[in-house]
Amino acid sequence: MNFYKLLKLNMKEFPKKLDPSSFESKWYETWKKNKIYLKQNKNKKPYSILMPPPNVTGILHFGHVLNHTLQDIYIRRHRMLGYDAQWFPGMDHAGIATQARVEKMLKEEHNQTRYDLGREKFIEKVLEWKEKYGGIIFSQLEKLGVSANWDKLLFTMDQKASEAVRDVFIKLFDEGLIYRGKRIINWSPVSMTALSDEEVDWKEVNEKIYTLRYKFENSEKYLQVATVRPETIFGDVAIAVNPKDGRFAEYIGKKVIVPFVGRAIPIITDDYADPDFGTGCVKITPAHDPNDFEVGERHNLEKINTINPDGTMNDLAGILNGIERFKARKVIMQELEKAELVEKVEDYTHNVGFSQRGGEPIEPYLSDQWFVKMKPMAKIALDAVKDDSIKFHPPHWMKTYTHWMDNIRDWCISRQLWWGHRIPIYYTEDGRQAAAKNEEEARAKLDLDINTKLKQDPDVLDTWFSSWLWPMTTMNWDSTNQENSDDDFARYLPTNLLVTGPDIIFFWVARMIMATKKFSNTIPFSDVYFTSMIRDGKGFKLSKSLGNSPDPLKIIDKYGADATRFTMIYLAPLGQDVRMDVDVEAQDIPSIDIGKNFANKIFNACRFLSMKFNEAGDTRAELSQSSKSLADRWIESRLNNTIKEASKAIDSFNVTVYSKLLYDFIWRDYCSWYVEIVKTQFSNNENEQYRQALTTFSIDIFDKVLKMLHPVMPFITEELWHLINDVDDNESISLQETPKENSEKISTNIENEFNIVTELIEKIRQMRASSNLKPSEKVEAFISSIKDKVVESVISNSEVNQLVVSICNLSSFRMSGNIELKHSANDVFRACKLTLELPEKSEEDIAAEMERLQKEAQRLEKQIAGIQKKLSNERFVNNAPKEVVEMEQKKLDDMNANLLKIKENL
RNA sequence: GGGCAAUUAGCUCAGCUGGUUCAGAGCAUCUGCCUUACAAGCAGAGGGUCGGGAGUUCGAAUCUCUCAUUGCCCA
Repeated sequence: MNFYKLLKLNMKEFPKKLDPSSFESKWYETWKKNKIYLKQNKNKKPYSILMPPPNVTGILHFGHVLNHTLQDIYIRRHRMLGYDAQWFPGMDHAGIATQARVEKMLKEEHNQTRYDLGREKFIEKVLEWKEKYGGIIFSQLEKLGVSANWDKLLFTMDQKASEAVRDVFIKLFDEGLIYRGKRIINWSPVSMTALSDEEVDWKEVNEKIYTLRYKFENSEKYLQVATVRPETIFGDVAIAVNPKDGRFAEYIGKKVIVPFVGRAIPIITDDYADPDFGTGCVKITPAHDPNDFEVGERHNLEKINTINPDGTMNDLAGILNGIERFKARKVIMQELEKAELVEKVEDYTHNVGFSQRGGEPIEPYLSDQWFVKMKPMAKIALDAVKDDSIKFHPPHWMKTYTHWMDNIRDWCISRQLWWGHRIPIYYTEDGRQAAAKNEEEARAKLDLDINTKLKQDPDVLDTWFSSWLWPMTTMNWDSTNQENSDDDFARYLPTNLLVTGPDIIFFWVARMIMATKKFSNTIPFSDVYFTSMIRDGKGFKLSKSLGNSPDPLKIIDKYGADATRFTMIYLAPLGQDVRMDVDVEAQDIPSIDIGKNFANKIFNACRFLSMKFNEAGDTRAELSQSSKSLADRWIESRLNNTIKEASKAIDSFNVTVYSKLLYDFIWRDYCSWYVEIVKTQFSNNENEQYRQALTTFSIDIFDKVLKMLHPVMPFITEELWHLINDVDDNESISLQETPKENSEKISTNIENEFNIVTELIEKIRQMRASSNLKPSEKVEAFISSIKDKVVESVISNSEVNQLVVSICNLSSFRMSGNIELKHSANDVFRACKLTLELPEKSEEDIAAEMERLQKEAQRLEKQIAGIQKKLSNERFVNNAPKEVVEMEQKKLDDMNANLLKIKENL
């Protein structure tokens, strides 16, 4: 038993309304000042979480709020469970996004391009930008209350991280797992860089499909060939038909003339040609379509690239030279029409890729790029999930993961950007190459003398190439010699939990597993929690462009961080999307009221306790076992049950259930029932010592539930914990131990007994309400014909009697015989007579009551018929377990008895 | 085209391995209350053939199949 010092505030000082702004930032500052989340304790068991590094350009959105709240909950919970809980934050250099941001600024402020500055100067600019504007998200995360260890913050471009990236590249290159190849990749003509498959969004687009006439050599006869991209005909090298397609058998090997272009190309057979698609003939343009590229590879065809990196047509495109790709389509169609080479034009819906970042249509583009061979990596990564060393929550994501791994394609890692980790490949003038830390090492590797000129590859690496090493680099991994790594490496890796959105399962989660397994021979984390997607009331994803994503900071200002955190968690079921009504006009999310009202409820409960404590005086006593009422023992049982269930929920990653259990306990059990009962217990017993003991006991329950709630609502729990404990500001609830359930206090008997009381009270309240009694009007209540011994003993308890009288505002409550039944009750009281001594009743009241009874009788008759049917079914009686049959029989008896009573009254 | 999920009250969702939490919670609605913390509150009420159909079973919101609708991912 914990003895509480006098609450520091007396009621005059205790604020009437909860004002989160009065303490949220104060407490965060205090936590920071005392460095309570930075301290490591090597005597404790480690628990670690890796923060998905936000982009340097990032600003807080609701996805972050949910994600970081979840991480904070697990970190805080484990800290309170006695672990050395460390949360490693980071920041991502976000190649394309950042470069685009700085280029835009250059354009606007100085009307310059990056080429005007040159590579080195440009990178300086980016770094300047980063210092000035980068990472504002971290101060925003502080508003949310995240207890990360900011001392550990690492930037993906920091030296340590950059060295790891470079060394890993070299290792993979030397192993033959990185190669350079001329491939069709996703090209952004706007950013002028390659993109990985994962950086492309496919959307359905309504376009046209054009059927063109490819005439046979020296003939007016022609083949009809359908295409959606007529502008690429200058790159045509063949027409493919399906080998099984009899219609074209006679033409195979013959040549047709590319319309307008005039070049002769062969007709070939390939399974890729779908007899049912279009005309059955497909033009093969290996430089402009990934499928055509494969056909070209199989048949050893030429690859004619007719498009420039900026999306205009090049000099191989004849008259289209210099024209932008979509304009070129119109131009060539006009020419083809003129030459009567168009058979027909039809509407056509198909999928087109768009850059995830900029939204521009991507171009399948033939170019030299660097790739990582993924098949060997995938195998390692698949095993880690299949053998259960890494668990996904919810587990069904494993299916998506394995599906991707089974169908994995090589990863295009080069980007034609300046901002990022430069590819550590050095070329000699005669075209030899080596991957090396620097020129010196490259020369050594290539066996060259120091005067040989070398050129470093101009490209940088995909941003995710640094992200996949994140579990290692944040732990100060020494990429050349793992033995030399920082202590953190051995202590905190594998981390315990990763919380992330399922949208980056391939980008990041899968690749981290690959890299960590491959280079450190361990897993990066043991559990992965995939968060929900946040949508508005109509089901749209919250996004800036839709205007349906209010600024979380405004929401936090309005409702408080605790309220925001709680609501998000309360509404976000594991593995499903969260829908929250968004008031776009007001940029508001009204449902955050759930958390706000809850915070207010907790606050007021504390206010009540403080008041009673002051009333009782400041000496203290323990509530002895013998002086505990049924309600006291009930709340203890409920508390411990809640602790037990909630712990189970959170340990199995069911945070929503955790929050709901605490919400229900506090609101319903503690506030609605127990606090009301404490009031009567308090006023019915004037013994000072008893009063002190009772308040102490009530506060103790409250203190424990505050600790349970702290991970979800860190600020208000800290504030109230300090109010009831009178501890120094340097101490924190987050460093206290979380309560463990005391199973001795859990008693189903006591809970059942107490349920009889609550049910009785509810019945009386219903009767009062339906009798239109004024709340202030005192009446007598009687109960009789109690068959159940337990019910009888509970009700005859004098404490319970007092309670019922006071809570239901009765003049007296008596057990009595020969009282007419006026109202019926369903459950434990179904066979009891319960009646209120009412003043006079109006005709209307009686009529309304009769109607009610009639309805109730009908309902019962229906249920009885159902049970009778069940019981008369021999197969049920024979097959179902005995208890079930008995239960049904008892139910039937009770219902019949009840029906009888009602009928007597009608 | 392939994969993954979802469909329960007007809205947002609980409901684990089929039978005592079985049809629930919160919001919204209606009625009555400024009752010794809380009107951001309290008490009460109405509201659903658990997406359609079939099957398994003594028994299905729960398991299987199928159809429909919606969303996500991949090609």
